[in-house]
Amino acid sequence: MAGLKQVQRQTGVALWRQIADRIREAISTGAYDETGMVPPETVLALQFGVNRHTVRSALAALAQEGIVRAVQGRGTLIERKERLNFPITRRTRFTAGIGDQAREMRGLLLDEAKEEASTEIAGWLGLKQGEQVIRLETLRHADRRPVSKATSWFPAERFAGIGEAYRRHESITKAFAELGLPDYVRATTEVTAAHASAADMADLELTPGAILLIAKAMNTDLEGVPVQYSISRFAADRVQFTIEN
Amino acid sequence: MAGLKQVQRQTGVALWRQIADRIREAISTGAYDETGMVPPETVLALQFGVNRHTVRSALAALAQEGIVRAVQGRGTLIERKERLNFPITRRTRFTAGIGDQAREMRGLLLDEAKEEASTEIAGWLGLKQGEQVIRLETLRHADRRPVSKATSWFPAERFAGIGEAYRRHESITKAFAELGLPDYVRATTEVTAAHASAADMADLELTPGAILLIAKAMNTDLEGVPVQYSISRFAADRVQFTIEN
DNA sequence: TTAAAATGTCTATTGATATAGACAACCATA
DNA sequence: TATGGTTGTCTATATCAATAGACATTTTAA
Repeated sequence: MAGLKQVQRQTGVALWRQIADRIREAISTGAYDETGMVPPETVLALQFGVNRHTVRSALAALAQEGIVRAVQGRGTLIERKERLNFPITRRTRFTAGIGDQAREMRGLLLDEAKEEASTEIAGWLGLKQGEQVIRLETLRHADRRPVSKATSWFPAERFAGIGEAYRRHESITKAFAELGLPDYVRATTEVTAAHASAADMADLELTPGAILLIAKAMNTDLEGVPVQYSISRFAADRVQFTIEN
Repeated sequence: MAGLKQVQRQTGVALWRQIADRIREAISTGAYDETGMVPPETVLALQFGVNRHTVRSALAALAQEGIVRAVQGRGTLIERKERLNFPITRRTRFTAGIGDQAREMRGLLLDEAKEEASTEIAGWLGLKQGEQVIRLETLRHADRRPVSKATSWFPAERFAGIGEAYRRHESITKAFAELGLPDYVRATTEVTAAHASAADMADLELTPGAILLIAKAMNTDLEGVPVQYSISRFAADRVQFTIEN
């Protein structure tokens, strides 16, 4: 494992949090796979150029996330290091995409509302501003760990009852099928990253300062008519996107 | 503009930094386009549920980044709000992709080295571990603002002298052309997000706590032989990726 | 010219963050 | 069973982050 560089003394983000982020990243890239343990606190303190107590705060945060477990006398064991891969293709589907990497997939409907399309949403869905759309707020789990939270909009007229269908099937694909749309394709995806809002942080069980990968996607039916626009927020330390060209 | 939610009181990331992130995001999505100004400090303090001094710290950080400029007696003006779009397709090229959105593009070669391929790099480039590869460390600017920093690996035998070629042309595409590879395609792209390291933070002129969009990409020639593997780090608040399917 | 609205500056206080040192408790193993 | 290496806990101190209040300075507009 290449030596982790010293952290920069800076303001706004606590040192222990920066160090926690570095260690989490090192774990997920397999830097400590040989031993299955994080280096001793004193070694980490030396590497990062900080006091041992600061390292302890970082490790405590990682333990809180369930990533490591400290055992007195032995060391700090790595509990979890996986990162789910989320392929983005023309046939992108959340459940199928993650499904082969996790045993149990769940989709929870947090909120449902019928509302007037904003300029932006109307543009994406090919509607006029003010036309009715259905908005779904969904939270998706893989093996009981929250992976992403999404806000989706659908043309209200065509997909009346999609909230109820999603609640039953826990899948957009199946909800579409029930409403007479057997197949659809991903038209465009925009990817950005940002800090998590308080609400997303709570739902995704993220710790302060966590990063979101944000995918704004538009799906169409096979004729190219928009059927869904969605903004999905993924916990950045739990997933990666893959784009195959 | 929809009311920004109150920030959560939490540890590890300073309140003023969270607020700075929110305001930056609001600016880049055009929330304040009507006035071209950020709301008054007292209003923001009320919206976020914090003291006015805390908001001032946030605005000071944004001013430091050149995003806003405070004028006593008038208010806080928005200076910059653009976000560059970076399309990821089979024909992804940095210079051409960003080129039509910025007037001046520059590519700076920070470092060049010949080294033995690690297991990971060898795997991506279809080489044996330990075979020679050339590593380039490059920094790319759009209109004098640093946009991304990339580490690229090339098979050393086939692309001897690519560092010098890049230094002259400031473009991977042109360097490839000079070395007898007129065309190439993007095979796969993996996208993740993470906090910036100290070195990346300095080169990309980022402020503490900033987020990186990380694209790990493999390019091949038209026969499908790998010619480049690269890890590009983008300042997340300056770019977005677009995937067209 | 005046008043309102906005940013700039100062003092003071409290709690979180970071460093420092010392030692206890526990584990593996020689 | 003794020893070295490791995590756990405690005390102490200095600095940063956040709140609070008061007032100065500047701009805009009535």
